[in-house]
Amino acid sequence: MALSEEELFRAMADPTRRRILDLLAEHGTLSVSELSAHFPGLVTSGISKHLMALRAAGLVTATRQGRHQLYAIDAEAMSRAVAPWVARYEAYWTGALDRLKKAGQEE
Amino acid sequence: MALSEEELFRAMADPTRRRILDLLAEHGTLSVSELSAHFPGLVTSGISKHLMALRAAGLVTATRQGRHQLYAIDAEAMSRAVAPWVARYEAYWTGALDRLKKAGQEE
DNA sequence: GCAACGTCTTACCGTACGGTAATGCATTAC
DNA sequence: GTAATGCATTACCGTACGGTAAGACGTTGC
Repeated sequence: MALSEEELFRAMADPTRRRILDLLAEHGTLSVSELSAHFPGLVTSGISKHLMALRAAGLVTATRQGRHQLYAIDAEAMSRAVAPWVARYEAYWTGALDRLKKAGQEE
Repeated sequence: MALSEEELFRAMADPTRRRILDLLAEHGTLSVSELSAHFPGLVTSGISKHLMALRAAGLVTATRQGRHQLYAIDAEAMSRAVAPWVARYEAYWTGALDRLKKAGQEE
């Protein structure tokens, strides 16, 4: 469940998967067919494949409910994976801003 | 220079490109050959290709100095692209935590 | 029981992408 | 001038990946 940076960015690389995560973030929990309804250009099995990938990467969790499979974002795992990366670059950004100001261009 | 979310995540998808960005974040400015030295398993032209990709995506800037090409992170463009995405999911994470604390099932 | 449904799985196909090798093009060194 | 350096570009190759189609599997409903 480590959800390495590698897995995170590989999972986020595809626009369909990002859209799925957005939908899950918005609705909290959705079944495969509900998600599928938001992708008219794609077949259900394709969505299922993406979900399996997200699940393998550890970004989402799945709970069976009858014949439906309910997916939701694993918020904890995701934030754990994102946080260090954001922190690393935030440090750089502020540093870069300082350097810019020092360099003579103040805004 | 918009650096869409799509371009951002496509650029971040490759581990070599992420490593390049890390190195640039750490050293501020590096030439192609200096960067290349950090990738013993790769040929220089490969690094150059990755740099061109990062440049096309708008994550780095390049300035020629003699026969060296100096690359640096375009911190402003990068933070502009990352910020909305981080904000969107940060909102979700805190929301998810609240929902967890409530532990209520009405929704 | 059986049929419909929801999802997963397994081929399979096309394409996009990371990698190398070779060449070209400036710029610096001699 | 010529040679060497640093980088970009092009062509090419292998593979990984997103997509579909078809079938398997469990579940619900009759």
